[in-house]
Amino acid sequence: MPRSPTPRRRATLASLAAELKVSRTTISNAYNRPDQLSPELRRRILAAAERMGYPGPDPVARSLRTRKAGAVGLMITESLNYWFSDPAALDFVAGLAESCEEAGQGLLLVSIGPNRSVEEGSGAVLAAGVDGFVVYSASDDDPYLAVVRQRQLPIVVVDQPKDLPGCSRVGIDDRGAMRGLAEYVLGLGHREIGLLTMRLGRDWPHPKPRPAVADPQRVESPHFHVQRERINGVCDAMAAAGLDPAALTVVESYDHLPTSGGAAAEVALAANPRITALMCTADVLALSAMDYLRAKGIYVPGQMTVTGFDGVREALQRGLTTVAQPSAEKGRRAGHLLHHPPGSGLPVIEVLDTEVVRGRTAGPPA
Amino acid sequence: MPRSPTPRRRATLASLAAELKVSRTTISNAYNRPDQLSPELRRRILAAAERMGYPGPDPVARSLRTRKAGAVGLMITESLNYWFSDPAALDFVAGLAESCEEAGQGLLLVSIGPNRSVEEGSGAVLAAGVDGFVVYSASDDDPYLAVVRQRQLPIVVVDQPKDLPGCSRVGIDDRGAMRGLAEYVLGLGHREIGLLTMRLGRDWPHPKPRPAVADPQRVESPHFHVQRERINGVCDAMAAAGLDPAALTVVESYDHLPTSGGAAAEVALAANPRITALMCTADVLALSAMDYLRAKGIYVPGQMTVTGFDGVREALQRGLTTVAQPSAEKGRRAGHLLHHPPGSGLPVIEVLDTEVVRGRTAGPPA
DNA sequence: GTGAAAGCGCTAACAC
DNA sequence: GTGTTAGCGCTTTCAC
Repeated sequence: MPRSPTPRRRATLASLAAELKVSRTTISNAYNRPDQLSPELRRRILAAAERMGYPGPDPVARSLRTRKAGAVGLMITESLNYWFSDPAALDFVAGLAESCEEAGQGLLLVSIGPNRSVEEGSGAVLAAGVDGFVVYSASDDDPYLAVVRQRQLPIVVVDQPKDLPGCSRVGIDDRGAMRGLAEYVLGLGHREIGLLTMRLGRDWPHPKPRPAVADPQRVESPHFHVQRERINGVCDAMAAAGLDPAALTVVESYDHLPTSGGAAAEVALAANPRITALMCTADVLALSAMDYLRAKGIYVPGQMTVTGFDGVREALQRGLTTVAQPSAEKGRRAGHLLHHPPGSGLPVIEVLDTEVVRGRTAGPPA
Repeated sequence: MPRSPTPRRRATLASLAAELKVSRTTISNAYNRPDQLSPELRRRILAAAERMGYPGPDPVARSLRTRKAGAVGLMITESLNYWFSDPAALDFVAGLAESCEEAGQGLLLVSIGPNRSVEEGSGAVLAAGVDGFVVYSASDDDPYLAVVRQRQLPIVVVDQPKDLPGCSRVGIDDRGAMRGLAEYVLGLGHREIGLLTMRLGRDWPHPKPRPAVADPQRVESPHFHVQRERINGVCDAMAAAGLDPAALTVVESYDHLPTSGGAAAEVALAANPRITALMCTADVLALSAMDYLRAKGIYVPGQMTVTGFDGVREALQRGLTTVAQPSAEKGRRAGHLLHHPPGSGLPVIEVLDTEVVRGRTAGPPA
């Protein structure tokens, strides 16, 4: 079999046109507007393309001309480990990917781990050939936020930051949802509660990367308002029940490993041995805490109540008492907002529903 | 605070140059080669850019000029559900993403579910602004294979198809790995084995989308050779043990749901009640089969041996006897091959190591 | 149904 | 250090 002729210089639309002695428009039409030329001519063109090894119109050149990249970017400013170990984040990506697929668009993962310099990271954001960006759960002071905004492309924020001028957002009522769950836990009779949360800020005010008790001031630090809102939800419920929210033991986890929740639980229980309920701001933390408690021989819910947040599959399977939020739907909505921007041109805030799931991990205090 | 002036027409490098009465090269240099101009001038340029709302060099135009897109594409021709519910696939993506991040490149997910027409799908592949493609575990007759190849970009294949001319590949010795596991199972004394596998071809030769026994001819169908190789690995072990490989009950699962393995197990046990060991070509199938057996009151490994393949986290946690393969490393290698192509220009085949993990789910037959 | 001309926004040679 | 000149490969009026 003869090898197809591989010209030095790659074939372009223009070279094809020259070869066939037709105009470039005609070639372009053969690919983009089949109805604009005779089927016969089109066939001839496509055959010649094949013969000359012309791969079809260059997507980049087309993008430049049409001002459409055909893809949306997803900024990932946390470490990839974080992302790929949080089922809720993955569900979100799945939903977003689904929406992109439906719209025939690509999804460009722009990931900039903490090991990259801000310069490198900015380069990646600036280099992304996309028509818009999704920002997922970024801290208010994320240095890359300014960079995406600089691009002057449509942005859809998911969860946080809460107020990015001109940007649509999809999220949930974190505070209300957590309050609902806390009311349930308080209703069971718990008074000493440990609250296990993800990192509250990009910085880490302790010498070691281990979980640590967060003082009220740290809790009020504005950087990851989703975590703060969930904490506030618990405080709301406590205040409503006549309890002092200051009694809450908040433990913040530095990283996001499968064992982080357990480590945080240990710190919480050491800080306040009278705790009878561990409320976590993420299912992954709660599941890990449960593993830790089991290893310690502490029975759940008999000796310790544990709750989560997210409603990921594993949590529901294991009967975790938690708040279920529609992570995949968030992704779909975010994609939709980018692919079909609201006619008004005005930013939209979509708040999705959540549901308290009464599982088998919460009971009356021992 | 005054709003920044938002000109009708978006600022471009040229308009900035005109405004500042310098050449476009100088502006370009201010962004790309800071050492090529005086810091003072650069500062002035950047300030003017800020003032005029110039977002920096357009990535698409730059790509056209430099012939570099700064991203690699990942073709996803299975349904997204499939991808996001298989931890092994996710580990792979995580590894690939890691490698992209390291190289400062983007990762473009080009997903074309089974619900898209081939035309739509081809459009997506043809429209991807990337410097190369990763093809992950595609069937030999995947219609999009021809489309990616048409792009004439570097391609790295992961797992399958096995022979894509001119393309590097990273994979494992599926047959040998599975043979090793089967030898262990046979060594325990099992003689009647059920083999649960993913779909063997893109087509589905049965009326209903339920698991079904695959006849030898179907097993030999060439489309997903990874599955076939793993099956052959078991056959090898059986033949070496003096058993007739034809006695193997192969059940093929149509879809990839959390319950698929259980459904397949049911079909296998119905087809051959004497089965004492269920070997699965993926951990997700095995875990689901275990759930099914538990629900049926069949004790593992006392009454039934179950094995998997992949070595995903949940499987290891649950003590599944399986073959561990380095999924994330596959992703990293694939990315590396794309970002740092071998000097020779010749395609490379990388075969990574696997390991039989003797867990707690295999024992002597009852 | 087909073609000519204009230009998307940028960077790379090369000259000054 | 800075400017001039040429495109990268394509699509899009608009005229024929």
